[in-house]
Amino acid sequence: MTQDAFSKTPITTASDQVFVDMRREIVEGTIEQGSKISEPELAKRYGVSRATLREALNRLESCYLVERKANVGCRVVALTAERLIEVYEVRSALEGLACRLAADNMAADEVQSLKQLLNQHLQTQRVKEGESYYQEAGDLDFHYRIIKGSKNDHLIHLLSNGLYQLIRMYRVQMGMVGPRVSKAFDEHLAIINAIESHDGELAELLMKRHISASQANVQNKFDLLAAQKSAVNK
Amino acid sequence: MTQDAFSKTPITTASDQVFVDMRREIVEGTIEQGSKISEPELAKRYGVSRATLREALNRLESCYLVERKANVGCRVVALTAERLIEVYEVRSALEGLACRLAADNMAADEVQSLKQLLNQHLQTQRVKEGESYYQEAGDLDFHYRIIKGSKNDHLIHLLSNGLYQLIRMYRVQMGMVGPRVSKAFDEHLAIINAIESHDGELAELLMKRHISASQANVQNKFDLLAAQKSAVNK
DNA sequence: TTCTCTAAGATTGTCGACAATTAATGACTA
DNA sequence: TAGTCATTAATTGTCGACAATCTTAGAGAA
Repeated sequence: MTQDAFSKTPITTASDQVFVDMRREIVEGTIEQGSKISEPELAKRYGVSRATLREALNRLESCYLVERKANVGCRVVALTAERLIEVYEVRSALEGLACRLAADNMAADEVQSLKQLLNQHLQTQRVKEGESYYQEAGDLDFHYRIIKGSKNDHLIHLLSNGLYQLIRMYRVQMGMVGPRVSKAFDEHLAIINAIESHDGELAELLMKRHISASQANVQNKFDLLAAQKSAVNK
Repeated sequence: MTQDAFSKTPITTASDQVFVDMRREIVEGTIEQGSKISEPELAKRYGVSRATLREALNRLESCYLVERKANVGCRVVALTAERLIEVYEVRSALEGLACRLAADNMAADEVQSLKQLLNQHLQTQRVKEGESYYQEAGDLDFHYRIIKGSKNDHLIHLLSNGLYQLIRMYRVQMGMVGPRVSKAFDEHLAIINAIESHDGELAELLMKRHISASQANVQNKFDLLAAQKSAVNK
């Protein structure tokens, strides 16, 4: 049976499948951000009944990808600079915590495996310098492993099933590429070193800084877009 | 129209009502922690169809009060010492953040109003020394106001709609009373003073400590219960 | 023209019934 | 007696239809 690549839970029911499919389409922008969702239309498109679709919508709502109003309907969440700040403030606090916990709770072999993953990223990075691979799968995988290393199930769920899709959405649709790639690598290295020496306080600090830098990066993109827009409007 | 006392959103649909009712029953223990939920039975009890009930269950799941397994069903979350630690770790990080933000973003009149509330609590406390009022409505109200003062909507939603009911559940069902009442008051006072002087760093630290103390309190209760149990089993 | 109100249309909320899956019962075998 | 398998019962997942609500279009009045 297939399983969800993020929550690692098996996909059994039809609404599971619709949920995963819609999530991908929303994160990748196939279903446009801010757009209204028509239940009858989407139900037809996915070949399921409205009840099944609504089940999926409920779950999308609980990971912040759609917003509902009673008797009005669903909207895909809109990406705004304000919301980006809010989400990253929360992310920083939670992943900072995860990192501190990981410094205590991550098993030695998990740490080794993560270091290996980093080396692998380095290779890949050299080959496709500046491309988005690292920022996508690679970077996320790094963060995922640390989150998992916290061994705090509630935290893991909150981040993996809750916040991460929204963060991914910002990064995918804002098109994160460029010179931050190599800098991010160094930051990852410093973090894993702090974890390896069980220095939770340092690991937390470094992770928070890493995330701040990442935020500034997305923020820049927003500013650029805003500048473009105001130039066009002249 | 009535409205939800916690999320402040209006209760319009039938599933809204069922959600709020069930939430209260679960938090207060009327619906027993860890127990299995029968959809047909509860639907009959609340006088709604299964579809409506399932809508409510979905929402209860997203605030961590029930857990679902595909083709198996729902269970009310079980209160365990391990989970308590996990939840409080997350809570500490998030409310610490809220407190730091509140030091920057809370309006002067909001601060004044909160100080007034504290005074009011002091009066009440004197009257019903040792009773659970303070720990319930009062303490929660204090925390709510600070969370709201963070002005971070995502954080506010995450705490008010997400984590807080679960925390309430632990506190209500573990029966929080006793000598911590007056100590908690002093801690609250110190926190609001830090916020008033816009010292975010201090406010965050104090809040985290305050929450740690609160956790230790619930933890004690767990240990006591465990000791009782093992004594009975002899 | 602009605003208000009304009526039609479309969308969401809710229901009861059926299909698919899981859990419980009991017969059968070792 | 204990364990395994098949059958039955109960529960969850899914569907299509109806009811309640909101939105839109258009007529009429100021």
